[in-house]
Amino acid sequence: VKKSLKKYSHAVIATDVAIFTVREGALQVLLIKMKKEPYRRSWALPGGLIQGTETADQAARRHLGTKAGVRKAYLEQLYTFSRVNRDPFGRVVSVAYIALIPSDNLLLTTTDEYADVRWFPVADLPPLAYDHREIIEYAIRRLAAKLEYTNIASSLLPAEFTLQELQQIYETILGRPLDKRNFRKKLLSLAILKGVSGKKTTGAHRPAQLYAFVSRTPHAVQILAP
Amino acid sequence: VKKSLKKYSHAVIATDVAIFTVREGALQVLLIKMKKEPYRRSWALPGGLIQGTETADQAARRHLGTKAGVRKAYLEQLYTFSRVNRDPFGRVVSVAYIALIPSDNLLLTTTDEYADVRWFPVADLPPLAYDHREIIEYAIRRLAAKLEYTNIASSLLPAEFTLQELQQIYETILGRPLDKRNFRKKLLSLAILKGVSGKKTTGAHRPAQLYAFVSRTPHAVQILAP
DNA sequence: ACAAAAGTGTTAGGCATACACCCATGG
DNA sequence: CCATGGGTGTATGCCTAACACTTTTGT
Repeated sequence: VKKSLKKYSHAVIATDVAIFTVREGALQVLLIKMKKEPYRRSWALPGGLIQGTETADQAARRHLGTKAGVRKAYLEQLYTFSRVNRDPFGRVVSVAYIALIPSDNLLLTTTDEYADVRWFPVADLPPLAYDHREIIEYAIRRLAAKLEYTNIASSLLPAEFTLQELQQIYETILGRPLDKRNFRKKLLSLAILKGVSGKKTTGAHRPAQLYAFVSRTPHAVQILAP
Repeated sequence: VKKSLKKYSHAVIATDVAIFTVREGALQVLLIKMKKEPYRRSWALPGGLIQGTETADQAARRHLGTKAGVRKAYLEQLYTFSRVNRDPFGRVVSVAYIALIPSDNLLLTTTDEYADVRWFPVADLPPLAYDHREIIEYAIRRLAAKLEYTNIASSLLPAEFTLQELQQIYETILGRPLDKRNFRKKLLSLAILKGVSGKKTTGAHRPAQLYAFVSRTPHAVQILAP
């Protein structure tokens, strides 16, 4: 039965993953340095081919681990990019993904396979291979939109965090300042956070109460006004 | 150069299109009847393979014409489905699309290639081939969500329409009644509609004013409250 | 004591919601 | 003249947005 498909033109299916975190007050994306021409000078999203025995999701998760050293992450399919000449090596259709990790997971990023793995602020990207700039720009738009109506920010924070840190996630990705009092009022009224015992002291000032998400399972919540 | 990809496992890439319209007070989807086993008794979304020289978008639009006889339609990529055994004939990854057409375009649906092409209310679907039920359910969720924050309803209506017809699109897809006065107030306040000369008479009662969308280009507008 | 971030409440205005009657037409 | 859907306005409550001072800590 499988034979019947052989006669059709086959393309190669790959997956590319835009891995984001927020650190140093900026939204950053993880890139790996290309070794081969014609992209020797370029950086690229981690990714690779989808094998015959795995789904696109599984392939994305596999490349997340082997190419970027990231084990646990929020992962969501973004869009499928299929421009005919997007890859100079041949016809490659790419199923792109967004991954989010908390900034305290950052240590795991170097692997044997790729010496050059680095975070770049999305406002200051190097030359990118393929259509990866387009993918990143699309991913940022999706991320900003989802921030407003889901609890997706939980995937960018450690288990316990301060309200200030949560607010900074929003301000960084949305690119606008938010009123502290209104932000706290709104977030606390949604009952998606719970206070946990303990405070975080960061300098010569009052320590901040720690909070946690009641559920870190992604789901829709109207967090900011339209 | 192209040779270098030959060694990798190749999958076949297809596209499936969920074509929707609203008629007879119901959201309906266009299905075609399968001829081959093991899906002889089943209906399926129109679709087919993506060729080496076309993007997924182009393939979707091509199949829209050849398989379903639909020429002009709103078209949007939905999601890529990649379960390993979703197609019994072999590894086929499908890039699924949503298409929307106005209910006055309905005549074009029969083609030579497929005798059996029919609209089905989404509440009453026949047995479906592959994972097409899953695709349709996902498409409906996306459609309902986009109705609330875009002008996508314009793609389901003829150029000129009454406010009642517009409201029915919303009520049908969202599955809940809307207050007539509030709906009109809101839609007219958004300045996305313009009144056009002429009225539509449909029975023994006052004729309804005709309206048109100022722009039928899809874009975001907050139409209903969160 | 001072610098620096944490934490807290009120007010005004806009928007969504709820709700009932008159209008124009065909039969 | 009656049945049918088209068309309209107001009042209430909620939520958003704007805004400034006190508290707690380290140095």
